[in-house]
Amino acid sequence: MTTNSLRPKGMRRQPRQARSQERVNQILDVAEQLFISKGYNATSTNAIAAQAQVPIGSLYQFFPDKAAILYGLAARYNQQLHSLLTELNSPDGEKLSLSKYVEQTIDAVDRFFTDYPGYHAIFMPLQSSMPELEAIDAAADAQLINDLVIFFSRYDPELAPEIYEAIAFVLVKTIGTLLWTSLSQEKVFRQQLVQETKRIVLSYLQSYFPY
Amino acid sequence: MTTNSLRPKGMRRQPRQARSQERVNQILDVAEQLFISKGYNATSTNAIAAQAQVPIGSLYQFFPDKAAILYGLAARYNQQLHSLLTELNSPDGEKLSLSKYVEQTIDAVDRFFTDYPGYHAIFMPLQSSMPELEAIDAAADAQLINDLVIFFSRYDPELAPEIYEAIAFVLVKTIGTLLWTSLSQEKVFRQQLVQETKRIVLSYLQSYFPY
Amino acid sequence: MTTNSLRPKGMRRQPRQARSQERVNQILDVAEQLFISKGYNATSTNAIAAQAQVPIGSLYQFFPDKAAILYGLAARYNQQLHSLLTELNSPDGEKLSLSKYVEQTIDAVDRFFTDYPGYHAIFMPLQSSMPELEAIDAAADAQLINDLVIFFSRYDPELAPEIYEAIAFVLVKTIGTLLWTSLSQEKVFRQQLVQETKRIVLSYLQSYFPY
Amino acid sequence: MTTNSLRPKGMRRQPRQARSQERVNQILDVAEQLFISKGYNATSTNAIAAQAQVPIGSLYQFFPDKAAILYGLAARYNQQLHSLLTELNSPDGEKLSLSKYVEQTIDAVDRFFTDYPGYHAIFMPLQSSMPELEAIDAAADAQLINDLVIFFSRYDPELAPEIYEAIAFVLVKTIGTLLWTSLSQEKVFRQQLVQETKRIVLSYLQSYFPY
DNA sequence: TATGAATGAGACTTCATTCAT
DNA sequence: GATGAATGAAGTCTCATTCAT
Repeated sequence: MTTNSLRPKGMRRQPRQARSQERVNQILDVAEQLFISKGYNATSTNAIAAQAQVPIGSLYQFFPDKAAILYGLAARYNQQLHSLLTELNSPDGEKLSLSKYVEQTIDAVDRFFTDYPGYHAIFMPLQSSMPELEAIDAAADAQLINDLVIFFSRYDPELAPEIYEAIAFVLVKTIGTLLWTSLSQEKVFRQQLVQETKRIVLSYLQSYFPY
Repeated sequence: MTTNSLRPKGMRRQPRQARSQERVNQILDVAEQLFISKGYNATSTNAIAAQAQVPIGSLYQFFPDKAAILYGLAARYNQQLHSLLTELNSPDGEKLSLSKYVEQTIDAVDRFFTDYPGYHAIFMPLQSSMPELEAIDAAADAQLINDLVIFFSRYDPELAPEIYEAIAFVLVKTIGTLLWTSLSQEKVFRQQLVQETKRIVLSYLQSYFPY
Repeated sequence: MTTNSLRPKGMRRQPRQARSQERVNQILDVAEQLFISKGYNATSTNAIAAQAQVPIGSLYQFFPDKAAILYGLAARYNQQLHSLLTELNSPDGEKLSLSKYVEQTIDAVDRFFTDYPGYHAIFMPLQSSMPELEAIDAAADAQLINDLVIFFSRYDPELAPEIYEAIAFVLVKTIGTLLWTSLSQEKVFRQQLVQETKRIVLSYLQSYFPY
Repeated sequence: MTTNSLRPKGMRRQPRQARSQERVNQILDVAEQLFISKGYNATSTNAIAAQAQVPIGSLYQFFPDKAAILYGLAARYNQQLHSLLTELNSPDGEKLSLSKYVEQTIDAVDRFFTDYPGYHAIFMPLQSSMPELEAIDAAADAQLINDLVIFFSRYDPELAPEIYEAIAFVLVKTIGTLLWTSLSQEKVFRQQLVQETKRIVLSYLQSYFPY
């Protein structure tokens, strides 16, 4: 995959591409931590640079803006979540039952949120703390919505496409919110909420696909 | 000039408190506008004071903190939404059917969000852009959740209270998110989303109260 | 002149007006020094504030911009030079001979430049080092040009006004440049240049007013 | 590809020097534009390199310093103006009349300023925006002054050399300032100023050479 | 009590120059 | 020689909050 993967012998180690990527990720990781713990605005670019052990000048070579770091984070999350769901949705063989699908998907998303607590933690605030960046969030969900639309139209090709769009939208927002807010709840209640999430989603879907 | 200027004679009643309240509301109104349009962080207390035509020093007499303005806004919203729902939930006589109730409630909340676009716009950011303030948000929803718990336990006193809690939580979050995000959608899709919100909520509730 | 000049007894000293003016002048004085010695761009607002013993925040309360400091300086110079020339030009009684007038004016301007070495030193660079500020300079000279136009039209009301405008423009620029560049010359040559300035100005004027 | 690619055979002549000169000129051209439009300080070496399509590293091989670019520009201008004037001053045969000479010279300089608007635009700012560079400017004018001194001593060898020096100084500064400031005036006034420049110069010279 | 000038830490970002490749 | 990613000191300006009047 790297430009150098075919290099005959030298193997001088990835010249810059890789080192850059390393730094970008370093920055993104640190930024993620800080954004979550102190909030976007309270996190200074200098703090990110310092903690990532990257000179501030370099940081600004990769990211023109503080906001660009957020975009970068967004892109990384989206990619991760998207591949998670894609993987889940293409079980080459048999069709899953609706309830199995819901069960699996919600568990997967729940795990994702647990593993990447920054996902919503970082995106929700954007929506109105930084009005100029709303687009990011929309784009993020758009991908997921699209994934779901594809799933549904494969699952039951009979409904009108607009319906799928609305259903997918509802699901993405609902699941996102419920699982995310569940994270900050006490363990027992949290688990109950995950169950309820499955329930609300399933009953909603069954109202459309009652077989 | 004051609201009290015509008061009979004695009993001076706080000429100041009235003026104060006026100013507090003035500040809150302006802050609401600015928080929505520029975001919480990008809005300076000086800007709020200036636009509200209140000396900055006075602002700090009413609100110890910039954050306190947010609290004030929160309190005002909660009170409004709470009375809206309370009103709706106490139809002195007959029990509404579940679907009627859902219909009415969601329409009411939808109207509320339309009328007070700041509600979510201001609360979501709190969640992690200002970690120290998460409590507000929780408190805000807590009130609503409580309202719902009361409603359900009246509606069907047979389930375990913890269940009501979970259901109410799920509903508050789901309705809140869906109706709020619907606000930024194109008209047709927006209306469709309101319908879908009713549908998901109703199918969820019917899975608990299937009569 | 001060708001308080008539105050009965208290004599509490000028509350803020004066203190502000004091600080503004302090800032202007320091800025003048630094602009001359290090150049406009190499002078930082922090350095100005520090050396003027004014908190940087206060500096920005008086001057919205670094550039505004330059404007302030400009205004101060203009006022000074303008009153110098006005004073000279209104010899209530008799008309001066042209040569006397030239002699006096140039000596006065020469003295002014010697006393306020910042005048040109600061304005010339503006012209293209900071394209967006050219206006200042134009405005500065405009005042002087106007003073001269008035003088000439009084001196000989027969020529067309446009001519006066052009003559005044030429004189202001010529005298300004020659006397200013003379400042950096060796003493003897410098004095010679002052003489030559008188000569070029006088021969030019005599070509218009040959009596 | 190089200018030399068609050269007969041997005698490789600097394939590099040619390319270098090309790049140096490229850099100088771009720098000129940027210095004029944004000012010296606001123009970054990186911007110059980028716009000149020359790697920043290469730029620093030709010019040790940002200031060196200015020197380079100065040198180029001086050479151009100097040859312009030299050409004019060596009218192989006959002596021009003073008025013809003034007329011709000023028209030539005027054209030069029109064609190379950077000349003064770039040099004036140097004078005190970058005190350490004043020398350039002095040197620039020195050449011109010298040209004039030679002209005058040929024209009328009777006066003392110091006088020529002073006259030349006055002329260079006066013409320079007047023609340059005329550039930013409205067309009609501008033309009038050119006429006035001729007039002031001529009346000054006639006071010395009244034949 | 009411006011608003004053404060200064600290935020984001730029850029001349170097040097490993 | 040629290249351009890397560096980090330093610059301008903001703003929540205080406190003397």
